[in-house]
Amino acid sequence: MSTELAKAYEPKEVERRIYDFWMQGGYFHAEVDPKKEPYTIVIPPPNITDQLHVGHALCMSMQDILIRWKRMQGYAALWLPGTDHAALATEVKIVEAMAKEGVTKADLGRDGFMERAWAWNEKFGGRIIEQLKLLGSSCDWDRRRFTMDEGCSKAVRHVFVKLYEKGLVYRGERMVNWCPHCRTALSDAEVIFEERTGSFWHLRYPLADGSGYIELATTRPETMLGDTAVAVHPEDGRYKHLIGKNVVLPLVGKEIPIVADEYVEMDFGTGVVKITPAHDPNDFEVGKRHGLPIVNVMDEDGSINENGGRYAGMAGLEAREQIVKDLEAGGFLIKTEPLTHNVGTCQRCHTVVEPRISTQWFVKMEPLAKPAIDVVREKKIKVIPERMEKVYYNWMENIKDWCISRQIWWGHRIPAWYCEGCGETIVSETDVDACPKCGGKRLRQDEDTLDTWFSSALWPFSTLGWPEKTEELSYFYPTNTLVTAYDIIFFWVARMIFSGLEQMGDIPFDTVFFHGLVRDAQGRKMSKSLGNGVDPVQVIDQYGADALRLTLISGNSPGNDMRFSTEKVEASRNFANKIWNAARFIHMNIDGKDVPCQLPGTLTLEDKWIVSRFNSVAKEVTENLEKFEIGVAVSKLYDFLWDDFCDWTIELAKIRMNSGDEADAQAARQVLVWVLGNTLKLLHPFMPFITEEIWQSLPHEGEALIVAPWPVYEESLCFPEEEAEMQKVMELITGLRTRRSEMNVPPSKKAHLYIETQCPAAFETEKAAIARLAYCSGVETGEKFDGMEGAVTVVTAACRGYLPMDDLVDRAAEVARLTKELESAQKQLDTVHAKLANETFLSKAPQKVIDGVKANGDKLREKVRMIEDSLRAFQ
RNA sequence: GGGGGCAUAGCUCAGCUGGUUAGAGCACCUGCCUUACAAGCAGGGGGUCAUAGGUUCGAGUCCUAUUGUCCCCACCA
Repeated sequence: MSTELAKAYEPKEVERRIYDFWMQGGYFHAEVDPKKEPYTIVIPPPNITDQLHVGHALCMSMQDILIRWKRMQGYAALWLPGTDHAALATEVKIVEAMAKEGVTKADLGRDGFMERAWAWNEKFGGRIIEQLKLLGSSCDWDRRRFTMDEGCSKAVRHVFVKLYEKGLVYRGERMVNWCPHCRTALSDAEVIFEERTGSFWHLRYPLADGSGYIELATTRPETMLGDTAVAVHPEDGRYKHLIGKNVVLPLVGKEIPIVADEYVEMDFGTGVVKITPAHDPNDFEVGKRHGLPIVNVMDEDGSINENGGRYAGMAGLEAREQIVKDLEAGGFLIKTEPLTHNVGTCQRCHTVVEPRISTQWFVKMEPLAKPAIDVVREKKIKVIPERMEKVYYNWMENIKDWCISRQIWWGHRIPAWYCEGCGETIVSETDVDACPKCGGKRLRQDEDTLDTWFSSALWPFSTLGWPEKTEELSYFYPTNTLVTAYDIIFFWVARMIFSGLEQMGDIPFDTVFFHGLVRDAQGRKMSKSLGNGVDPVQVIDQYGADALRLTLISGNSPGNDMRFSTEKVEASRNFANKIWNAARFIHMNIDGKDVPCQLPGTLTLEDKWIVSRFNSVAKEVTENLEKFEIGVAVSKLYDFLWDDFCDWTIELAKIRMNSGDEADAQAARQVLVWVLGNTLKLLHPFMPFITEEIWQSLPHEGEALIVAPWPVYEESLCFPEEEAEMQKVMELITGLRTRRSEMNVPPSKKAHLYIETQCPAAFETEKAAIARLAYCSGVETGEKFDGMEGAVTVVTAACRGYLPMDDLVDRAAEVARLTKELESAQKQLDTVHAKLANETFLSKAPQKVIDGVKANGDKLREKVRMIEDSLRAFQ
């Protein structure tokens, strides 16, 4: 970089070059190193179907910030990347793609389909990884993993077998959520409830003894074919006498009983519920309690099966229509009314889920949940923000067994075999070719695959080589920080916790850091149907990765959603440009000169001020990062760089660099180089590209910013008195500028400045700065100046400044202004007095606060005195 | 039905364990091409911190209630 370069920062070329530089330097790679402390983050593996969206961009930026920061602090910082096979999500996509070619799964067969799926992974699995690189992600790509690679698959089988042997994985016939479109079972977490408007059909079932009818209502009339009872509340006076009697099931003609069950709500509908144990989880429970038969009337695609008599073979909706028509014809339909209610839908295809009884594999959750709750309760795992703990407890404490088998092909095939000879079930880590019980060779492997989250749950250790005892595993596990959005707390976070505890005997990470969702500028969720999604790749292309990252983290606080707008990106881009130009300015002044990146031997007042400010910022930013206050951290750097460094330090340095005093000019250059160089270190995790680029171009020590040591707070760089002194000068300059601006005096119109003060040192030292920054032709300090009546007056807590510009002064306006200022200062002084007169305040408030109030009082008193003085002069 | 978030300037949001005069970006107004940056510089206006109580020497911050709004979980046959 040199002064010849463009006035505006152009990220594109820089980013490509810098990323290559990092890759070639091998800086992202973390090795087991006993001399270092490990710091580990495992990536939430993106699905192989994913393309980068802003949610990823936020999540990855956060992780990259933490990893880069820790790396600079000297940790063996490992950010372990990879991708997720995303079983059902991917299979749905592949099937969709096949449908366009007119090919079905059945056409290909299992092996043919798998071939296609692996090809898909080959083709698209790497796409998102390339996009992560555009963001600047400093992942250890040498360690990239995939949930279906050999190692992860081995871990999956190992866990399955272990849990089976412990009785924590079992197979059984249960009521599960069934997606008729995907034709597979789903876990509870994969069912999304959506509000839909449907109909509420009121029916009448005739009593078997011919004494009348009982009325009930249903939203799913087609399930009546599988009714095996009608239920009423035991205390319901309307129906008490009917309990135990039978009704005749319309269209089917068989008799079913009227049972009493407290599950029925008397106030809802007619207070009568038809009981279909095979197709409703509540009815299933009622059926169990009353020993009712279970009649399954539906096939796996939702159509009516052979138990449905003449309706057999009809598709769900078609059957519904026909049955309603027939009920009406038979006089069994009383009325139909609209009803909006929540229905469960498939997370992947949004088809209405049918509760269905089938044989599936489950993980027994209760014994696993208990220790997983404890580690959070005991703060062995810290949750940020803390409130998310409640969400976690609530789920874990009410957890049901986890249905893990899926009737799809893309995924880890369940390692269970059934002997066709003796019926034995064999669960084994290695493939089985003979029945250990009967020796039979006719074995059939379970057709099903595992829920995709079964393998993700093992991610923090399977990626480190488990179940092998690798040195990576013992060094990097437990990992440190898990960064993810709060919407996958159940799917993933909870399952990693109990899996880590069960398999490793230890927590998978010590901290979970939840970030919020990225919404559009109106606060809506980004979605394909709304078309309001933002393509981060395009944003990077247009504004740069640093600008995108800064946008996503500024003003962002843990767990809170944020809005994304191009205005924000522009503001971030402007900041990048600001840094770029600050660097350009410094180059203008140091190129061709020998400027070391150390501080000069003696520091001026203004040097000490900026160095001391930097020192506190380094401390604060570090503390903020430790508390995961990333948004706060970056805003401090933003303010420091823009306000303190650019608006003051650079402006002040201009004076010295043009003063002709070469020693002073050189000192000023060194301070600029030192402060900017070190600030770039602090800013690097947030905006890695531009900081590396500039740092490389400036005098520096070390080969790369990415591995430069993180600045630490140093007592020797702390100058509180000079900070306060400089503050006085700055306050005067600002005051003068304000006065001039209010009076519309152009900078070209200069005046001599007289500063009345009891503490002239700082003003004396900074005379030149005051003159230049406040547009004065000359500056004098003294205890008292005569003949200033009618001069433009600026009063600060430390001094009074006079600009004799008689011709410009509107005396009446000046009196009004001073009066207003006096009122305000007096009001503030009154509150201070009131406080100091308050006995309880003096006795109860900490000394520090009291001292602060007193000091403020002194300042205000002086200010009031000076304003009064000036007012007198005017009158 | 259960739980939680949010409510601060016109807009989008910060504000850590309660402590001197509540901040930023954008927008707006005024004046500036001051030899890094007009994607900029120097100023300015604008907030009874949702409402009502309470705790406290002191509340945007803690407690209670209310209103509005968003979300999560459970799920209505």
